[in-house]
Amino acid sequence: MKKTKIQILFGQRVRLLRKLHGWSQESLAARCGLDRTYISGIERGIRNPTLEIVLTLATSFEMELDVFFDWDGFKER
Amino acid sequence: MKKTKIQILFGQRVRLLRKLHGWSQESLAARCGLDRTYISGIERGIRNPTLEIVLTLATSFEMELDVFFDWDGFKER
DNA sequence: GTGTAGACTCCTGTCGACT
DNA sequence: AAGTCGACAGGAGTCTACA
Repeated sequence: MKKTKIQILFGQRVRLLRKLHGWSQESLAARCGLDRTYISGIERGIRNPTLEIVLTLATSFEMELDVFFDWDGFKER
Repeated sequence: MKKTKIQILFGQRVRLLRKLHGWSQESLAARCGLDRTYISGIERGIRNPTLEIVLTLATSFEMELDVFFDWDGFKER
């Protein structure tokens, strides 16, 4: 599987936020209505989620998309 | 084709930014390395682009993702 | 310059199972 | 709890063509 930079960063962002909430991948998946193995793939950077999925995840963290993407990792060159 | 709210808003955002730059769909597609008909579908809200595509488009407008999503349309309930 | 349709490849997203 | 695999349906993204 191909890991692009944005996928890796996105995965790190999801994992960080998930841990901040103290949730397991399973409970996050349940909240989002997504599959646990898919969350796993996202956090490992091997998945390229669609806009719908990105919104679903951000919403589950109760964040607007601009806040979700306002993170240092996304701004490195 | 299914139009979700986020797809419609995303399409409006792309169209707005494209016109602000004075570009045609064709020239935007060329800048992004995407297909013109695909840009058309995105602007009409019938496409659900992946994270990679979202980044590609934001980058073509020389915007970070958080700035791209910092738009009133995305914050309506 | 844009909208739309059809056809195509490849990947997204789901699910079960084992580690 | 999390990683990984295999299999699958449906959809993402490309391309040609016409209005």
